[in-house]
Amino acid sequence: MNVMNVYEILLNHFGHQCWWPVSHKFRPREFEVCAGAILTQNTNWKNVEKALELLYKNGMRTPEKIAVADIKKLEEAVVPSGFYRQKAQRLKNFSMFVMSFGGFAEFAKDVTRQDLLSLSGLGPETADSMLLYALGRRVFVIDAYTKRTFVRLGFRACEGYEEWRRFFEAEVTEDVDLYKEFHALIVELAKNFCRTKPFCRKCPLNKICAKKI
DNA sequence: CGCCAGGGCCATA
DNA sequence: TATGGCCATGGC
Repeated sequence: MNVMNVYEILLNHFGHQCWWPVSHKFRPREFEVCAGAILTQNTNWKNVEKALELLYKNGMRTPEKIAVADIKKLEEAVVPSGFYRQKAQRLKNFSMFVMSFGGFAEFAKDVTRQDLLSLSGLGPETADSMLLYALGRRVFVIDAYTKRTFVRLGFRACEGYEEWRRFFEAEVTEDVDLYKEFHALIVELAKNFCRTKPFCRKCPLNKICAKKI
């Protein structure tokens, strides 16, 4: 059993996910991915969709607009996604950073992982989600589901985020599209079957599961 | 009703 | 450097 076997099982069971989901109401489209990555921190995606819709309705649909938006208006729009004061500030800081490159296209071309991690409110998972799904960089996104799933399957637990990421990037040698698909499939697995409980019988990974945790 | 979500920061020890 | 508290709303 290796990492790619797990991928095959998930793909066969759930099919292609074609992440990241976007409403196409923001410009550029990739900016919506970045905004969603911030808004979904420890938050259900349904709530994120409400916040995105409010941002759009209130004229904040580009990094240009959000960078100069009134913080109170921003907070109001982002309320449904929770942690609304933090997230309004993070969204604004991020947008200002994007504009410091001259625009989103220049940002996308030149920004580094270290740049993103240096921003307040962008941790490794949020940064890597942006890098992979908005900027098309080949980085493996690690989240709580990823760790939990693979520890359950009997893989040895890594020390921290960076070690997990290097592990997966060494095991998965395929291209960026497969990286996108893999993380999406892990989230889909968690949504359907196994958030905090052990794998149930209907879970596609139950047969190969080594640990009942 | 209680649990928890596609985290991250900061204060303590 | 490692935990723990905190941020906050809405779905289920």
